[in-house]
Amino acid sequence: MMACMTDVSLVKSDSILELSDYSAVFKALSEPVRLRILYLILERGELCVCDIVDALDLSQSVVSRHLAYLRNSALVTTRRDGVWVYYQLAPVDTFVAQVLELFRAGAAGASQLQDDVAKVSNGSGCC
Amino acid sequence: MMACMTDVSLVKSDSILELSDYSAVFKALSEPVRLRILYLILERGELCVCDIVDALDLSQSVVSRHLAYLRNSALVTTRRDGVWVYYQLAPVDTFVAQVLELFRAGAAGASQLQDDVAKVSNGSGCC
DNA sequence: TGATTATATTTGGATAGGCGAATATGATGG
DNA sequence: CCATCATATTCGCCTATCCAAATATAATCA
Repeated sequence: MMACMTDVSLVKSDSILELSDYSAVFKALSEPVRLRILYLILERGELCVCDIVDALDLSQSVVSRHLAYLRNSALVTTRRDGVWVYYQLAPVDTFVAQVLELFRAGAAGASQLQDDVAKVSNGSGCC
Repeated sequence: MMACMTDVSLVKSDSILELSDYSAVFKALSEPVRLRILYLILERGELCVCDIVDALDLSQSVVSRHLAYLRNSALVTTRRDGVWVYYQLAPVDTFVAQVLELFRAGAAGASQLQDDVAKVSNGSGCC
């Protein structure tokens, strides 16, 4: 199995998070590609993998690996519809939700993220 | 020079943070030892290195390396008083301040962090 | 079934960054 | 100046994780 070495399973519930949970969440957020993916999902809600690949202009392999990392970190969940797989924000712990909201609000000014959102909005119609 | 490969210089001001700034901040927060150190400083304010070493019960080398990482990430600053070096929170960007506050409030229930604070409060009187 | 499309995973090579042990630096005091 | 204490850095080793390329899986349709 691939997966990050720091799979988080407690993030979903609102039980007390331990130190390792906090570090795991921050680690998931410590990668630029993953932040770009999360920002897209925060702004647009559910998104298909192909939409994300097109918006980020990265290889399918790279995007898929980072999506897997986010899945294993319990930050996103997936839904399959035929050939397509849609990613959306998972039901996260209050702490995680607050951090993500801070990021969404604060990072709105980052040019890279603005560009990504603009591209996904155009919609290449892959799905 | 040692230092993390992702030195952040923009965290101090309130200019627009770019994507790499966000990932660098989260990366600095992605390590349990660094979170323990930050939590101590958030709870107790300025602390001497020897106090931190005693509270965390880790080798001086490990603590010093993580302190250097936090310094290079512009999350903490230092003040020397004779032989002792005191670490305190740096003047950080609003976003960073908010994330740290969320962590401080949310992580108060983590047993490891509670233990650390209890130990630093006893004060080994090293400085 | 076989081809095609969307997505996921594996492999291999490079690098970041963790630790312990040892060493270096910097301040102080005899 | 030399010894000592507090702190910082370097070195060697090891693991996690990044990427690109290739391959595997899963669904759909002819």
